[in-house]
Amino acid sequence: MSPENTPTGNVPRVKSASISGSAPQSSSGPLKGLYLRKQDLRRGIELMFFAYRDFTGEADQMLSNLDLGRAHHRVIYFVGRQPGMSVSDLLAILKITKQSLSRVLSHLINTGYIQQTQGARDKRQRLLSLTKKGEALEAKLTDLQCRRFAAAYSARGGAAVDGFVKVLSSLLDDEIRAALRQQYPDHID
Amino acid sequence: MSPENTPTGNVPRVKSASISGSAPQSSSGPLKGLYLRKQDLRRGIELMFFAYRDFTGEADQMLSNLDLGRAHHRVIYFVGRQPGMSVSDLLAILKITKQSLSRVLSHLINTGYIQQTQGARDKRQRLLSLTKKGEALEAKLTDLQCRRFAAAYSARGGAAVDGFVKVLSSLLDDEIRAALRQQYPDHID
DNA sequence: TATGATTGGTCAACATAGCTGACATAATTG
DNA sequence: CAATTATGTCAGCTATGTTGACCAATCATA
Repeated sequence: MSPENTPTGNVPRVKSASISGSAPQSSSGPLKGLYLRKQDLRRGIELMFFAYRDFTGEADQMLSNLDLGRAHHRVIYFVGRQPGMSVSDLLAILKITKQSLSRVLSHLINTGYIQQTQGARDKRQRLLSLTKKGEALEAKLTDLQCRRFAAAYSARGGAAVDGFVKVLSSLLDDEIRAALRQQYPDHID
Repeated sequence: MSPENTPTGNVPRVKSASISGSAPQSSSGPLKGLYLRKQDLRRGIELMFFAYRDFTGEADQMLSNLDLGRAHHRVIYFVGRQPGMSVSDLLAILKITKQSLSRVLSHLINTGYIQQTQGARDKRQRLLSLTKKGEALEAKLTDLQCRRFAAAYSARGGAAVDGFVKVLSSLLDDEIRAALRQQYPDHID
């Protein structure tokens, strides 16, 4: 893990920065342009890889003790976030096929983590919610991940959190960013 | 996707913020403590989920056209980053079993993306590097992801990038953070 | 009311990418 | 020489994604 691809002295920039051409702008912000070097972008890529892995690691561990996986976690998380959501809603969030979801969801229903109730307006819908057992698990899992975030946020402060949220938002596909903007009214976007 | 779990007026904080107790500190930074509300932490969780998916999405698409997967991408990326690395090094980074790596690595060698050369000091080692074909693919894939980062970084500016890197670093497990700190001498940690 | 669209589900088969366990070979190291 | 290390391989299992083909209940509307 010692030598880097690009020699230390050489700091090429990426071609299409999508805003200006290749030259960094020179207006506001501290040291603008000094963060578009190839090595800075690669650091971003790697941080995403490692941080995502570590961020999910603890929860994965707890889940595996219950013979559940990350797919079950996602379902539990999003149902817990929005109780009464329909299967369609969940499919739209997860962007997996209903056959994939079915396996996981059936298992969670059979093992008593999630319950379905018929929709009132539309009787075709099966509205999803967590059982007591499901709520307990959701709380434990979300707490694990929230602790990690709380520690990171506390350690770095509000300005850093602001930058974190801004950059992550800009990494999203437009469609997803728009959806999230609605979710969080005081969003930074 | 309309109702949120926690009613809008209610903004409970997480218990262990790992630095102070439950009360937000009041020193530097803008509005300190106003980013540890449960909904802010959940936003972080969700941003990680969606951003990671979108961040890998374009590359996944390109890979699937070549009958390759994300696992192949990781190998190509890290070998490209540090040519001449050993199999052990790669295993340590990826944290998968050698059997898992073997399948992917053999395929990449058989299809001419990666080559192995015997170690000079230690003849047991098979040092890994990209072929011309491998370099071309790595460049295309990394470019895709770098463009996304460059766009996000440019849109948000250096201060945001700084916060982004800081918070992501703090989300890492200690061991990984230490390793990354070595990789990037001007790291923020 | 009859028809077509939507919601949700099922069966079957397949692919990717992780895992464990058991071994094997070659080279290094003490 | 013996133990350890680096790498690879065989066999089988699991989780989670994919297609494609259907089906039933319900809703919306011409």
